[in-house]
Amino acid sequence: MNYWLMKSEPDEFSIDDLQHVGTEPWTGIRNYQARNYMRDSMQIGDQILFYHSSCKVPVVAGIAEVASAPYTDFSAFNANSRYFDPKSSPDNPRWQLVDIRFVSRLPKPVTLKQIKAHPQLTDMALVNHSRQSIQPVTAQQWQQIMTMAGA
DNA sequence: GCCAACGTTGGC
DNA sequence: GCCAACGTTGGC
Repeated sequence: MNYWLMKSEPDEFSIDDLQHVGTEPWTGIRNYQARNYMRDSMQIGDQILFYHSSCKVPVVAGIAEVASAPYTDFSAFNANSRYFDPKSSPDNPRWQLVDIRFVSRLPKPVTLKQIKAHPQLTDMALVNHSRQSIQPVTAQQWQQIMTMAGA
Protein backbone atom coordinates (compact mmCIF):
# COMPACT_ATOMS: atom_id res chain seq x y z
CA MET A 1 0.00 0.00 0.00
CA ASN A 2 1.22 3.49 -0.87
CA TYR A 3 0.85 6.86 0.78
CA TRP A 4 0.14 10.12 -1.04
CA LEU A 5 -0.52 13.77 -0.47
CA MET A 6 -3.13 15.54 -2.56
CA LYS A 7 -3.79 19.27 -2.55
CA SER A 8 -7.09 21.04 -2.76
CA GLU A 9 -8.05 24.64 -2.32
CA PRO A 10 -10.59 24.59 0.52
CA ASP A 11 -12.57 27.39 -1.13
CA GLU A 12 -13.05 25.02 -4.06
CA PHE A 13 -13.27 21.66 -2.35
CA SER A 14 -12.41 21.12 1.31
CA ILE A 15 -12.19 18.10 3.59
CA ASP A 16 -15.68 19.06 4.76
CA ASP A 17 -16.92 18.84 1.19
CA LEU A 18 -15.29 15.44 0.81
CA GLN A 19 -16.88 14.26 4.05
CA HIS A 20 -20.24 15.47 2.77
CA VAL A 21 -20.10 13.73 -0.61
CA GLY A 22 -18.17 10.69 0.60
CA THR A 23 -16.50 9.89 -2.71
CA GLU A 24 -15.30 12.30 -5.34
CA PRO A 25 -13.78 11.89 -8.81
CA TRP A 26 -10.52 13.88 -8.72
CA THR A 27 -11.21 15.88 -11.86
CA GLY A 28 -9.12 18.65 -13.27
CA ILE A 29 -5.58 17.39 -12.84
CA ARG A 30 -3.75 18.86 -15.84
CA ASN A 31 -0.20 18.06 -14.91
CA TYR A 32 1.54 15.01 -16.34
CA GLN A 33 3.39 13.91 -13.27
CA ALA A 34 0.27 14.11 -11.14
CA ARG A 35 -1.67 12.23 -13.81
CA ASN A 36 1.00 9.56 -13.98
CA TYR A 37 0.81 8.98 -10.24
CA MET A 38 -2.93 8.44 -10.52
CA ARG A 39 -2.75 6.39 -13.70
CA ASP A 40 0.30 4.27 -13.02
CA SER A 41 0.99 4.08 -9.32
CA MET A 42 -2.16 4.46 -7.25
CA GLN A 43 -3.91 1.36 -5.92
CA ILE A 44 -7.35 1.12 -4.41
CA GLY A 45 -6.95 1.55 -0.67
CA ASP A 46 -3.84 3.74 -0.84
CA GLN A 47 -3.97 6.34 1.92
CA ILE A 48 -3.99 10.06 1.14
CA LEU A 49 -3.09 13.13 3.16
CA PHE A 50 -5.72 15.69 2.15
CA TYR A 51 -3.99 19.06 2.08
CA HIS A 52 -5.57 22.50 2.04
CA SER A 53 -3.55 24.84 -0.19
CA SER A 54 -3.80 28.48 -1.27
CA CYS A 55 -5.55 29.54 1.90
CA LYS A 56 -4.84 31.45 5.09
CA VAL A 57 -3.33 28.54 6.98
CA PRO A 58 -2.24 25.70 4.72
CA VAL A 59 -2.68 22.38 6.55
CA VAL A 60 -2.96 18.65 6.18
CA ALA A 61 -6.62 18.59 7.09
CA GLY A 62 -7.64 14.97 6.85
CA ILE A 63 -7.27 11.51 5.40
CA ALA A 64 -8.76 10.08 2.24
CA GLU A 65 -8.18 6.90 0.29
CA VAL A 66 -8.03 5.84 -3.33
CA ALA A 67 -11.46 4.44 -4.15
CA SER A 68 -11.25 3.43 -7.81
CA ALA A 69 -8.98 2.26 -10.57
CA PRO A 70 -7.87 5.04 -12.93
CA TYR A 71 -10.31 6.10 -15.63
CA THR A 72 -10.75 8.86 -18.19
CA ASP A 73 -11.27 12.40 -16.94
CA PHE A 74 -14.35 13.31 -18.95
CA SER A 75 -14.32 16.93 -17.80
CA ALA A 76 -11.60 17.50 -20.41
CA PHE A 77 -14.18 16.94 -23.20
CA ASN A 78 -16.71 19.45 -21.92
CA ALA A 79 -16.23 22.84 -23.54
CA ASN A 80 -18.21 24.44 -20.72
CA SER A 81 -15.99 22.99 -18.02
CA ARG A 82 -13.16 24.96 -16.51
CA TYR A 83 -11.13 21.81 -17.03
CA PHE A 84 -11.80 21.64 -20.76
CA ASP A 85 -8.76 20.58 -22.77
CA PRO A 86 -9.24 20.64 -26.55
CA LYS A 87 -6.20 18.39 -26.91
CA SER A 88 -7.92 15.57 -25.08
CA SER A 89 -10.58 13.64 -27.00
CA PRO A 90 -12.66 10.52 -26.29
CA ASP A 91 -10.66 8.78 -29.03
CA ASN A 92 -7.37 9.77 -27.49
CA PRO A 93 -7.92 10.85 -23.88
CA ARG A 94 -5.03 12.69 -22.32
CA TRP A 95 -6.16 12.89 -18.71
CA GLN A 96 -7.06 10.21 -16.21
CA LEU A 97 -8.16 10.31 -12.61
CA VAL A 98 -9.15 8.20 -9.65
CA ASP A 99 -11.98 8.53 -7.17
CA ILE A 100 -11.04 9.40 -3.63
CA ARG A 101 -13.09 8.58 -0.54
CA PHE A 102 -13.31 10.40 2.78
CA VAL A 103 -11.67 8.55 5.67
CA SER A 104 -11.34 11.03 8.53
CA ARG A 105 -10.55 14.54 9.62
CA LEU A 106 -7.38 14.96 11.62
CA PRO A 107 -7.97 15.75 15.30
CA LYS A 108 -5.26 18.41 15.01
CA PRO A 109 -4.61 19.55 11.43
CA VAL A 110 -0.88 19.75 10.76
CA THR A 111 0.24 23.10 9.39
CA LEU A 112 2.76 23.63 6.64
CA LYS A 113 4.71 25.66 9.16
CA GLN A 114 4.95 22.66 11.51
CA ILE A 115 5.97 20.41 8.64
CA LYS A 116 8.70 22.80 7.52
CA ALA A 117 9.96 23.07 11.07
CA HIS A 118 10.16 19.34 11.64
CA PRO A 119 13.61 17.83 10.95
CA GLN A 120 12.12 14.46 9.93
CA LEU A 121 9.94 16.05 7.23
CA THR A 122 12.38 18.23 5.33
CA ASP A 123 12.45 15.69 2.47
CA MET A 124 8.75 16.02 1.79
CA ALA A 125 7.86 17.23 -1.69
CA LEU A 126 5.56 19.70 0.03
CA VAL A 127 8.68 21.47 1.27
CA ASN A 128 10.99 20.93 -1.71
CA HIS A 129 8.71 20.80 -4.75
CA SER A 130 5.84 22.80 -3.47
CA ARG A 131 3.99 23.07 -6.76
CA GLN A 132 3.35 19.34 -7.15
CA SER A 133 -0.36 18.83 -6.54
CA ILE A 134 -0.04 15.08 -6.00
CA GLN A 135 3.00 13.74 -4.22
CA PRO A 136 4.19 10.43 -2.84
CA VAL A 137 4.66 10.24 0.94
CA THR A 138 6.84 7.73 2.75
CA ALA A 139 5.54 5.50 5.53
CA GLN A 140 7.84 7.33 7.94
CA GLN A 141 6.50 10.73 6.91
CA TRP A 142 2.95 9.43 7.22
CA GLN A 143 3.61 8.12 10.73
CA GLN A 144 5.22 11.38 11.77
CA ILE A 145 2.30 13.44 10.55
CA MET A 146 -0.19 11.12 12.23
CA THR A 147 1.69 11.59 15.49
CA MET A 148 1.66 15.38 15.09
CA ALA A 149 -2.05 15.27 14.27
CA GLY A 150 -2.93 13.35 17.41
CA ALA A 151 -4.27 10.52 15.24
C1' DG B 1 -1.59 41.10 -4.56
C1' DC B 2 3.27 40.03 -5.13
C1' DC B 3 6.50 37.13 -6.94
C1' DA B 4 9.55 32.93 -7.12
C1' DA B 5 9.51 28.49 -8.92
C1' DC B 6 8.59 25.76 -12.46
C1' DG B 7 5.76 23.33 -16.10
C1' DT B 8 4.25 24.00 -20.92
C1' DT B 9 4.27 25.80 -25.52
C1' DG B 10 5.96 26.86 -29.85
C1' DG B 11 9.37 29.01 -33.02
C1' DC B 12 13.58 28.05 -34.89
C1' DG C 1 15.92 19.44 -29.20
C1' DC C 2 16.94 24.09 -27.42
C1' DC C 3 15.24 27.83 -25.10
C1' DA C 4 12.55 32.17 -24.60
C1' DA C 5 8.04 33.49 -23.54
C1' DC C 6 4.25 32.65 -21.10
C1' DG C 7 0.94 30.80 -17.69
C1' DT C 8 0.02 28.77 -13.23
C1' DT C 9 0.74 27.47 -8.49
C1' DG C 10 0.81 28.62 -3.98
C1' DG C 11 3.20 30.66 0.12
C1' DC C 12 3.66 34.88 2.18
